[in-house]
Amino acid sequence: MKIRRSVTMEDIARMAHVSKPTVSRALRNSPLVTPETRKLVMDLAQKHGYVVNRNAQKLRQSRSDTIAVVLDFKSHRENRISDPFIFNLLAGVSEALGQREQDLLLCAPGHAEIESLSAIIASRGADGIIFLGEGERRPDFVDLAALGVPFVVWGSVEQDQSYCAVGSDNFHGGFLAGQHLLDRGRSRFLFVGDSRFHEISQRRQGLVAALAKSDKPTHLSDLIMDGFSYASTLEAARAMIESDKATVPDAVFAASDTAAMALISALGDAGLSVPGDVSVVGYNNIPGAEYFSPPLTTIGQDVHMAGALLVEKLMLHIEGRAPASTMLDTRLIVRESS
Amino acid sequence: MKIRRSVTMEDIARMAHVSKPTVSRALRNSPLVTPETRKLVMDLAQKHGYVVNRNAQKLRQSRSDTIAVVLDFKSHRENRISDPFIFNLLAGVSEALGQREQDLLLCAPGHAEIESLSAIIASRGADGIIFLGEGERRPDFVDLAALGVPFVVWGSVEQDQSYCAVGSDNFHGGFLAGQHLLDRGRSRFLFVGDSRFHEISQRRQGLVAALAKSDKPTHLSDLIMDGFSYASTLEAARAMIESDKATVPDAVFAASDTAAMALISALGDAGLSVPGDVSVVGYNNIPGAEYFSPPLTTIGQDVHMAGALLVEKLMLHIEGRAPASTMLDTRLIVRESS
DNA sequence: TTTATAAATGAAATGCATTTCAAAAAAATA
DNA sequence: TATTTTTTTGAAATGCATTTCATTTATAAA
Repeated sequence: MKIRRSVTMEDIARMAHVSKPTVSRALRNSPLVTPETRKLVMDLAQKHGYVVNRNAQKLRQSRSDTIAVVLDFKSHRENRISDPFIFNLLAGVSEALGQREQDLLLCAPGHAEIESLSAIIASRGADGIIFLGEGERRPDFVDLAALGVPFVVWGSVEQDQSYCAVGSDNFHGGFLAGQHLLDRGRSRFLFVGDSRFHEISQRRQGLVAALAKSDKPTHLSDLIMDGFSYASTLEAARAMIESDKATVPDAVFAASDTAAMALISALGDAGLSVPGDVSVVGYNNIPGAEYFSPPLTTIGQDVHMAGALLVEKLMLHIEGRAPASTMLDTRLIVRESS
Repeated sequence: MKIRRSVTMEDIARMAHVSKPTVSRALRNSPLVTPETRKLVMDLAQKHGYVVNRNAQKLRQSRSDTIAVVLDFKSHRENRISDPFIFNLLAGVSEALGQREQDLLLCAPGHAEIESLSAIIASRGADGIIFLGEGERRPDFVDLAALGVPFVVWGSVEQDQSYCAVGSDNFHGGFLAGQHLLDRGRSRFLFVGDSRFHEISQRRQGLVAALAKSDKPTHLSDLIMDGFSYASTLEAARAMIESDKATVPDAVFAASDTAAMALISALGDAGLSVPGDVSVVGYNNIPGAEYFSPPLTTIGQDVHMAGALLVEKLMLHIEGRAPASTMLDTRLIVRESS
């Protein structure tokens, strides 16, 4: 089996003493072809290392069997985000696509403008798009949906959304965290996370809702920070603890496990113990949360299913059906940090 | 700008009162076309939302401007590897490809058989392949190289290798770690890492070489384990400490930062302090190593450059030139865990 | 003004597989 | 055996952009 450059379907047809359409059918297991013919053709193809030219195929079929996945690496790298959550999500998507024999075109941030995005589809480079994380692109989604581009988003799910999204029930997640911390008898809350991100903001709202139900007085402050990297969290936390010793919180809800870990470090440096002085709850249940010291109480969801769902819905969309958004169940995983 | 299905180059040509070739040239900024014509054509294309059909283009050019990146998600997920190293590498590759206007086709493990791999190229689905991590595929690489498939590998670099690889100088990294631990006056060493992986084995050899140079007697043992996830490391470590209190090491060199972190946890649980009782050195300098408690001494390398290098070499290969392998500089980053 | 050169454009061929539709071959029925 | 039905097969059209090569047009030189 050697790679040559010019074995075409025509060549195989000639060698098998049949026509091109027959070869085409044989290779695709069409029932319109005799088993003998099929075998003959396949053996010949194998022998000569012939593989169908995907580009010709795609051109003819006006279908690419390719899905574009948009992942904002850049902001990840710049923020030095080490949150493996998105990576696991990507893995789930990758696997689900593989099962459906769809190729995965990974798109860098350069492609993030709406023009290039719809161009991906218009140029038949991909049949649909999966956005992993909505970042600050929400307005674009509305436009994109209006253009009829088939896509799904991992992000926040809302009423009357003009596009299909799959996401964690962020509000409920925040609510669970709040409830849990109240159960622990805490009252001075700190929320850690960049609320400019919609998903994060919803988690915060869930927390607020839980606090509102409390019959004891509670206090909530925010750790203002830019992005949500481990480093920036750590710095912000240190600065806060330093400047404001009096109002150090006794409960922290961090919008990501990574941020929670950073927080715990900062608290430790300041001589505060977790969970002794402060209870901390994270988000995402990343692999590693379990093994952190102390093991992290966190909000978890089924990432792997998320990937499969995103793919399933996108395929429906491509087939012309309008898939509904789904909010993934979210659960509290109690460990030792709270 | 609305997406329609059937605006073709011919349509634009008709509207501009020119021929297809002219449109083609105009859109690709060929100097063979008058600025006026170009503008006319481009405006028309813009107006009608016309985008070149990538598949037709690729077919005609027998070139896909696409690079396949093979990443063994599966083993990652199964091992629950949370090591963000490979993710950063992917980000680097993605960016470098973006700069060269190459698309990135992300391949799941299903594509890992050598047949499918060379088929990716033969089918013109991609012009070349980048392997991120060699896993247990080394023998395949030799075959693949023999087939003339253009590819590069992130992995171990060796003499007389029949293919192009870019990798950390694993031996030197191990050597640096060993030297450093010796400088700290340590003598009972533990190596943590699955030596079945070649890169890992080289790190170990570097360590051994450093120990061999010591004038004091040293002792080296291995933490035997399967894969290199945080969880399996942790379990193995706990089991070891439990069973063999007498020979608990005073120096640990872990083949990844994640493993180092797991080890530190396990040691902590056993009442041993780092760096008080045991010095620990990791590998990769992942984002987060810096913020771990205690901050991790580790072996670092320029991941971002690695991505760029891989791409650069692959492009050379595709152009028919034979790129040389490169070993990336490796440096010791001393922090508080040692 | 004529001729030589350079610049811009277009007709037709090309890349390769799939689809349509008609024809041939085989099998079933009368 | 003749006729209808079913199963296989193939010729030609199709999907769309690029390339080659010839032709026209504009510019420079004679």
